[in-house]
Amino acid sequence: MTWSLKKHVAKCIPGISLDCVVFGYHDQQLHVLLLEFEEAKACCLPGGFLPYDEEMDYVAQEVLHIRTGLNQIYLSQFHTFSSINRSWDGDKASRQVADVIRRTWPKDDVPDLEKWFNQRFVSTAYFALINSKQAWIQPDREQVNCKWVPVQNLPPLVIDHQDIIETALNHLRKQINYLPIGKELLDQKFTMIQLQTLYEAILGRKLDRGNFQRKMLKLDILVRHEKLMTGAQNKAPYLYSINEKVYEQLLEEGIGFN
Amino acid sequence: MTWSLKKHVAKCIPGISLDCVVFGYHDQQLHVLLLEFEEAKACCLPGGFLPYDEEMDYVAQEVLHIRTGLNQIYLSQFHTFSSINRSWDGDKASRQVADVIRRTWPKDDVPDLEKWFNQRFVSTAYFALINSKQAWIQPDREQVNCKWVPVQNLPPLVIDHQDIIETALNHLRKQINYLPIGKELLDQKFTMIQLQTLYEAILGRKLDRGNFQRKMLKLDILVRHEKLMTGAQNKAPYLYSINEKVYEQLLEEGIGFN
DNA sequence: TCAAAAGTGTTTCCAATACACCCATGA
DNA sequence: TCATGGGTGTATTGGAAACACTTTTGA
Repeated sequence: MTWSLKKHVAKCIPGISLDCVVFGYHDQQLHVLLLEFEEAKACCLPGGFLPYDEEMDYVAQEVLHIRTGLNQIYLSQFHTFSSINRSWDGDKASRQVADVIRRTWPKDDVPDLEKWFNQRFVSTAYFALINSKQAWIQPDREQVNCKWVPVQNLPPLVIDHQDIIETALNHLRKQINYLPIGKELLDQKFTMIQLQTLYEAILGRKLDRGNFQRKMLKLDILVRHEKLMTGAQNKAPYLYSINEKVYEQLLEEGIGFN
Repeated sequence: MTWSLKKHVAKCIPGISLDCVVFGYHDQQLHVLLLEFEEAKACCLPGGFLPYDEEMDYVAQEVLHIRTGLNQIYLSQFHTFSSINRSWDGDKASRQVADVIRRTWPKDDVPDLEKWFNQRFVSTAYFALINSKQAWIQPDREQVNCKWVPVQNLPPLVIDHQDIIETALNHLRKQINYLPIGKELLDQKFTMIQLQTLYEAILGRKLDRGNFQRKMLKLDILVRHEKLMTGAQNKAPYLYSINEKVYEQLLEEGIGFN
């Protein structure tokens, strides 16, 4: 049995959707996961509609699972977008993308779906942190591509998705002290410089190396392991991992960076 | 022409609502604005549904205007509540309140409205700070009462409104450094002790008098005015007001209390 | 032996805290 | 003149920031 967009939509509450801003970190840059459509010029955030009988948080986890193969992702809502013109019918680029979405799902009756896509959507935006190395990005189906894009270099986006990403970034920066930055975005073992570079990428400014190191060590959340021999002609850095127990507690109070 | 709930509801998006947690401060306690219904045992937050052609933020402002007579209230959304059982049909107390609401609106056809109330609602919760002295609380209509309730002493509430208020309180405490606490919750002129007591009420703990005073003065956001002769046998405190310009800027960075 | 980067140390400055002291007020 | 509470001063502590010094690594 083929999955049908039309049948799915029939089980969902009209006018309600959710979008996920998935942050990943690699190549010393913060990235966002975007869907790209052949033939269409704009990209969009992975998202979904809300079935009558499902929790929204669960649907968000599902959306991410489909795109990344990951479970139990760090995920929380940060804002609900609801402006009057929030629909796939609002501008040319969005219409084009909606068209591709409808066309590329098999066995669907397009005319009926148009009404659905053209309504006003109130969309709750979620915010995820994942280790992009662990994510297995899926091409999903023909003409649809899922890929990492650096946040400093966003393509044209559908509806208000640019706004959503910017709001998410702001949220990330303001909440940095309360989020499991290192744990979620890095590998299990990492060097101090990797952790520092991550913080720098998020905050958008340089931090002092010595002070960063001392501060992190003093927090008592890092466990030091063996050295990492990089092959470079310099002192080999230690590898660290996170002491989960202490970490959880500390996140409540906030791990200070300003 | 009488306002009709049924006609109003016909113009609104099904399944979407908003609730307002309105904080006011008096008698050295933080209060929330609640609606109380004669005959029913539970209270509820002031809220509303979302008309197809209106912005949600605007509707929230309207809700507050109706209840308090105030305009341009400090207002922002903080969370969207959407669990599967979020309906007026979920428990006995909520059903009872929904019943009173339907009955007390004039010229309405009750049976039709039942479907509306019994659906699952995704509700975006807003968060407001107002000066309760300036608010003119309106009794609205018969059998419905609007009143201030201390946050430490909440009555039984409808659906998940208790949860909403607790989440709002948490938000208030975490965001205290970024919110116009003094400006919105106090009179235009206030003493340092009044400001301190407000912060203490929100944070739920005592602050050092001397340090609080010096810290606030150092921020450069307070303008000192004449002394306030209270009639008590002690030194008269100065009155202060807020330097709006400096204040706005500082709020961006956050006014530090931890 | 040298360059490069990691790890640690030092100094300065300022905010937070605790608490002491003085001052105005009206009984 | 005295109790009360408002305003200011001071000493201590600890973190933040800037930067210097030492150590390790492979060329």
